[in-house]
Amino acid sequence: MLDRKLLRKEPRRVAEAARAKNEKIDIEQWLETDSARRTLMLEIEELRKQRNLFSKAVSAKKRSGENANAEVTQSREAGSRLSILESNLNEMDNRLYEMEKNFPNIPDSDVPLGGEEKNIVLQTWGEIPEFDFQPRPHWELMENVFQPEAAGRIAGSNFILFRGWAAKLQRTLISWMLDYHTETGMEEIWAPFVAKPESMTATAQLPKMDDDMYRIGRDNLYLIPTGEVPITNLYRDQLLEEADLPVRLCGYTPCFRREAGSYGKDNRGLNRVHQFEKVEMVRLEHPDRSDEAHEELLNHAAGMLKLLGIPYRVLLLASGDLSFAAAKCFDIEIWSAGQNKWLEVSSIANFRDFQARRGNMKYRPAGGGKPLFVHTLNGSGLALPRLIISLIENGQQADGSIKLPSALSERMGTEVIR
RNA sequence: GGAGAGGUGGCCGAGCUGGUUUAAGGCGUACGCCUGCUAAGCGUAUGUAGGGGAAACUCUACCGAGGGUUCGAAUCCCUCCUUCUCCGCCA
Repeated sequence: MLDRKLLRKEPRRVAEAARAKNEKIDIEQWLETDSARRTLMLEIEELRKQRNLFSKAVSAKKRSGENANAEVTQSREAGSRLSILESNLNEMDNRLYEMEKNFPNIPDSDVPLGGEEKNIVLQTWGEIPEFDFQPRPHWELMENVFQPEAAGRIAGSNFILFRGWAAKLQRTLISWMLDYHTETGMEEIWAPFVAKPESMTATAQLPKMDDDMYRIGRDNLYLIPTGEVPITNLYRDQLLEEADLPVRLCGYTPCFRREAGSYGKDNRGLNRVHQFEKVEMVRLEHPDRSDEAHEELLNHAAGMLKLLGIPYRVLLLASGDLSFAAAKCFDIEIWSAGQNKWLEVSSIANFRDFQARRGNMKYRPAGGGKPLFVHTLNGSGLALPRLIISLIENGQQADGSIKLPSALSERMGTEVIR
């Protein structure tokens, strides 16, 4: 949610920001409604004031045993007029809220304008592996342990099923990543894998992503599309002390995505599936320090790839590639040797106070004073399927065996998977 | 799923036989006083949102959410959400 004061003061900036994100918004209609609402508000407050005065007079007269019929009549008249005006106000409030829910966050000034092609490669790390044989894609290397047909029989197409070493590798990676995070002081969270509409609205999956989520209609719940939802919502409607900041959290969750309309697009193997596992990092930060925190989360996530020896690059996303709620976002992409391309494995975003406004997440400044909105950030650390793709394809050897990085070999109980 | 009891300001907690409650009191917090420092003590201030004003200030709303009764609702009625206790079912 954007600040109403900002909407009034700089409507053009808001409109341009929406255009930069390819969102259509009608700021003119909002401005008209808002100004009509304020006019109405003045009238209502004046009327309420009068009614309260009459009402008090009734009270005083009755106490002293006088007749209060005149005041009762006047108060009743004000009241009946009020109920009409109040229902108008109510309707205007709803209209404004519905509009505001659909206004995207404003990109930071250092975010390049334009679509995907304007993304900037900020850094690249590691050597793209060379092979003296033709490297194979992961679905060939995992033939015995990755069974999409079985998953299809159980749940439908584009779900996945691992068995044997693939299942163990996934579990090992989740555990290894959580340890990596908690060693730096993040608190590990285990949260629900479903969330209510209010929670989805707070982190801004709703209203825009409604079609991309699985909904449990009978209970009015959604399966979470990312751990960001339950972990960030841990602090919805909460008031923190400044000394509590930053709040540094991490947690494992599965992520459910309908991927409506993306069939046949890069969805072979593990590239794009309806349920995948992910470890997420979430941070609530003082507004003055969210930029540093953003860099820190990026470097922290990238640190895992260094330990695993996976070549990666970091993109600064252009405005058109930014999500609805993000002000600025880094994507980390890792190399897939069997498909010869980069795969997005982490999105690390700063939402500034956008989610905090929707979810009413505040902190009280150290010297006292009015509560202020926190800044929220999050980033994958990391998404499992693509990480597994990269480990397997990059570590493959001529005989089809897979060499594991030393960071994992002890936990997996072997240096080479055969 | 059944029965019962709750949901009040950052927290705890009174009010709930409708009108001096503009929500008591406590804790916490801030500032001041006092003590050689600390603790304790004393005093003052301190909810959120929106509107008006240059400003001290002032007005309106908000007691889980929404509706209703009434001149007037934290207080009465209805619906829903949610927490707890007991019972049932179940991993």
